[in-house]
Amino acid sequence: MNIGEIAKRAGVSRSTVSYALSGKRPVSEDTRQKIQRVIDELGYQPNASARALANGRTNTIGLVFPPAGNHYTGMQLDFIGSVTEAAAAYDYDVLLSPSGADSDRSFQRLLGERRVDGAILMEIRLADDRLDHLAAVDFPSVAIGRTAHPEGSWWVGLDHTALAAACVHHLADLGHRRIAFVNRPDQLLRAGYESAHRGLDGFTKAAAERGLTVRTYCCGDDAAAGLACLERILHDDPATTALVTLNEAALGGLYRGLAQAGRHVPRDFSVTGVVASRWAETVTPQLTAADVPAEQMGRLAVELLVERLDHPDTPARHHLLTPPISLRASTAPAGTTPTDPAPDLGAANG
Amino acid sequence: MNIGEIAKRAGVSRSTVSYALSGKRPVSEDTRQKIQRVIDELGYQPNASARALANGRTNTIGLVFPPAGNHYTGMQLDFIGSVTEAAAAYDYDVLLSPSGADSDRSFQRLLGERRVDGAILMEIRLADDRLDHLAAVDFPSVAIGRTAHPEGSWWVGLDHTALAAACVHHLADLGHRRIAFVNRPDQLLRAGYESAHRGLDGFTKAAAERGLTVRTYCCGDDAAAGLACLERILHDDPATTALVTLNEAALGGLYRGLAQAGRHVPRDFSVTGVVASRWAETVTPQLTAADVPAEQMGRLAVELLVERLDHPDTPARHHLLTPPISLRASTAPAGTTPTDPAPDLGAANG
DNA sequence: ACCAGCCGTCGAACCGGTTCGCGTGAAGTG
DNA sequence: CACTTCACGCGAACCGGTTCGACGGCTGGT
Repeated sequence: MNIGEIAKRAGVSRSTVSYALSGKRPVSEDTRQKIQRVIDELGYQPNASARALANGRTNTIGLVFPPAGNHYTGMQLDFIGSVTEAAAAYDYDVLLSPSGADSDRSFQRLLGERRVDGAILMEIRLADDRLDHLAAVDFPSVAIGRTAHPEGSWWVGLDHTALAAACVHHLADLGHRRIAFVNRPDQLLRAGYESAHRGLDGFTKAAAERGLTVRTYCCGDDAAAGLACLERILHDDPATTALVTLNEAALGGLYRGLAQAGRHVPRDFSVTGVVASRWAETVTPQLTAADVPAEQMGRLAVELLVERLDHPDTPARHHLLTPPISLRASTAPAGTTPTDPAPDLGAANG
Repeated sequence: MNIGEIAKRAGVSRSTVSYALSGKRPVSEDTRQKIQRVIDELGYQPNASARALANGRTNTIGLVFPPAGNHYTGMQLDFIGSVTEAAAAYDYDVLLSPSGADSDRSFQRLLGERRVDGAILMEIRLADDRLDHLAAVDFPSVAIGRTAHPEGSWWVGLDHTALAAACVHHLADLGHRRIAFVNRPDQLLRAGYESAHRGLDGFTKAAAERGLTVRTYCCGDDAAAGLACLERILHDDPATTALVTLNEAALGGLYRGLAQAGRHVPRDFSVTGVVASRWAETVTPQLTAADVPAEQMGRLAVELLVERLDHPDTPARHHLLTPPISLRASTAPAGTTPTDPAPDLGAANG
């Protein structure tokens, strides 16, 4: 069932079949129909590898994410979904870059073996050697996130600095004076993850601006770590009345810790941060937060990449998003007096 | 930077370079080193499309999931992650099947254009025309889930019937007599999704066996739907004291509904079901549930597929998993008297 | 010294498409 | 009627690998 077989049965040459399908040269209506009939009858579809070899394009884009740990956060996975859907709309398939221990190897595979026409990268670091490499070899790619010096490159990102600052201002406006920051895990911060760094920066600067007393924490990406982190926060400064978090996976644990400590949200303690709305709406009370528009970001990344592939000489473009804070139910004005931790059974049902 | 260039610079023929790389014929140590030096120097990597064309294998597997709705559940996404990692271990890349409205088209693309060597399918229905088609053309594939008649095919699945029954028995043993079942959305049940059907079956039969009074509900895949569903449950039968759910995305909403109704979990109301542990541990109190071993299932699916690809004549194999119920904190013996809904602020902080 | 046998290498064909240049027959024109 | 023009279709080359058959040179046995 290859093009030669079609040609034979239609009584024409292989090239004529090719032209009939691509329309790159005129073919008479007669032969076109004859060919089409044979194709329909045999259910012929051209072989993707052969086509890719011949015209140098695979019609596939790579989606690259490093092993951020053993498990995926909700945000990463939302990106995967939205990128796949958006790519399908442009007739591109999506190849996932294996996230094994040696991510470099799989990365090299995508590029070196020319499995993909372009790439979308997630989990960007401030200094990202993958992006440096891509820029050096002029490989079409779009980053979800931005490096320390994103000038002249293609990306779609969230303004974590502004978002974290907005959270601080929101809490400060409500009268909170002692607040904590719950960041992503320590190793990600050390590795230079941009969201962790920019978020921390925005938090710290805004807090200084408002004269707040703050502590910052790194926290593992799961509920147990969130619980432990919250215990540390209250241990270090029991007068803390609010927190800002970038860590959606820890959110459930943070809430549980507050419940166990007898702090009612939002009466005794306010919680906010930067979190995908799906998660923000899952916890009770629902989280007041800047919603990460993962779907939109994935779609924009694909649009940028497709544009770059179609018009190789277009100057670099980007999208910096600053979604507003969605007011839900997890923040409230700071109480005038610190609440006593009351071991009330009802409140412990957090 | 193709094999001809390498051959020229190394002063040998293209075939010699190929044999030096593949080892399929002996090559003298001298020329091997000479070739290797050139390759290292130029950073040569063979073109994947050309290789795929020549030897008929793409070293890629397809991961196929239909548009179950506009958003992905946590479980689907866990599968994607684990399949990708497991595939990488076997040197396979993973191509995501676009989940656009016309999933058939993208499905045909993967197969007809021979983009992948095999496929892993998710979101299986009891009568699944995709699997029928794959079986008809003898295309190597493994299903995550099983049809009504899985004999002679390759799959890894969860025994939803047994799991739902185990949940019922667990609740019955605790003395609950009136319980509700919260299923996946209505349209998925109608479409014949196997987890929804088998789970419902297992629940219904076990409940009949134990002489329980039950009601069953379908519920949308998000927190708002979970909240609404719980309100209906308590409206339909206020004496309900427990529920079983397959719907992890609705879990947060169910909890919120219970809190708003003043039902303390687990004192007044027990909750259990079949849910990935990541989610079970996120809610407070943590959910007593049969943990969906998504990572293990993804890995097993890849192992089966690789075996099928390597040994085309192996008879069909499968794995039916029945993870035990993890006892956490969301179930308790039924109270001797129905609890009065008490509009206590503390309890409302669910 | 001669031939068998083996090792290492080469050239050519092939995988299944795309594309370029050319030939051929029919139509159009003076 | 001879000549250009054009539409259509064909054959061959190419994309970058893999693989098969053959061949030259070296070794070893007699």
